[in-house]
Amino acid sequence: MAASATRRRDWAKGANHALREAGHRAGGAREAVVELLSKQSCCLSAQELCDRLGEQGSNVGLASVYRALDLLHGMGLVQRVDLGDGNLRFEPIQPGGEHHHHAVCDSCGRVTAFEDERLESALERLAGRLRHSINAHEVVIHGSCGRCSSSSGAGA
Amino acid sequence: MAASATRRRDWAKGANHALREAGHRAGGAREAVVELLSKQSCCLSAQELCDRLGEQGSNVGLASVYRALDLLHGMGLVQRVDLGDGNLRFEPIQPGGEHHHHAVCDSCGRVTAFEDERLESALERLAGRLRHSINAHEVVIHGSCGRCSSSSGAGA
DNA sequence: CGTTAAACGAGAATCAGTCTCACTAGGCGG
DNA sequence: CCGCCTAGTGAGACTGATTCTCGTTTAACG
Repeated sequence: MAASATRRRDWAKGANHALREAGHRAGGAREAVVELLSKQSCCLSAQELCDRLGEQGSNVGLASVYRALDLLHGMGLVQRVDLGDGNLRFEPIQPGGEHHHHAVCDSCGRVTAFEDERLESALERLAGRLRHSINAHEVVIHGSCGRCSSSSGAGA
Repeated sequence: MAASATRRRDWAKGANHALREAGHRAGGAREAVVELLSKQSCCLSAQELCDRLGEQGSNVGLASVYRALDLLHGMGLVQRVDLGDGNLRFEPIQPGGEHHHHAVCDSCGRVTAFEDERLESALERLAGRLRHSINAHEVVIHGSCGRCSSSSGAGA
């Protein structure tokens, strides 16, 4: 998917630009987080980000990862994703508004991303009806993934 | 709403019955949790449940609250709700399948419940398309509530 | 090149949630 | 009705994710 790779690169560029605009300096740790984040197709926990950066040779402290994520989240550049396993995950918010949601398998823990046009449009219409502006929305589905459903029935 | 009060009472009765069926004894703490839970119109954290039980004179340990909630969740009687503030919340699952979702105000923290038919049907159709069974789904909306939007603009 | 403060890494602190353990009490046979 | 057995319970220790603190590093700017 070349298009999506381009989009991700654009996100990193935009994020760095926004940070600069907001008066933040170009710190190595934060840039490393932005860059790594931009390469992900799905959400990642702070710990995972920190570990991967370590593997790449960038010795980034966990605190710096959280700091960067918090800042990016505050600027509306990343979304926090909470899958209910006690770990927050983070993923870039594409400027176009296009995004996906997550299905969690309660048997094996696997996380699958999905998109659904109908869901998005239902949420958009909802915005008009609620006395509540919608900056972000998160949909999490629990159940069992194809693999687990077929092997162990409707796993509990 | 007399109908919803009845439904909640039914939920408590059904939950206690299901517990008995599953071979569990009638313990004071668990019954207190079920009863308190059945009186709530929206989700409550374990700590809140524990505090309220304490106020009512039932000295229930936090561990017992978690134990009860875990058991009820395992039996499909309560839903875990994660609003992204680091506290899990819990609410009864009505047997009819009818339920609501939550809108969180990022300015004041207020949580509003809402229902949306279109959203539910979009999720139902989604179930057929995904290779993933849907046991539960959770939709969380972030933004600013009516009160905050009108006073401080489109809150950050 | 020197100054200044933002950004950083390491580790302490915090806090929700889980686990352990000794004690209590519900259910049941005698 | 009594006593046994075990599920249920409360208190508090433990765990692990996230946040805070602090001394050091370094980007930005003159």
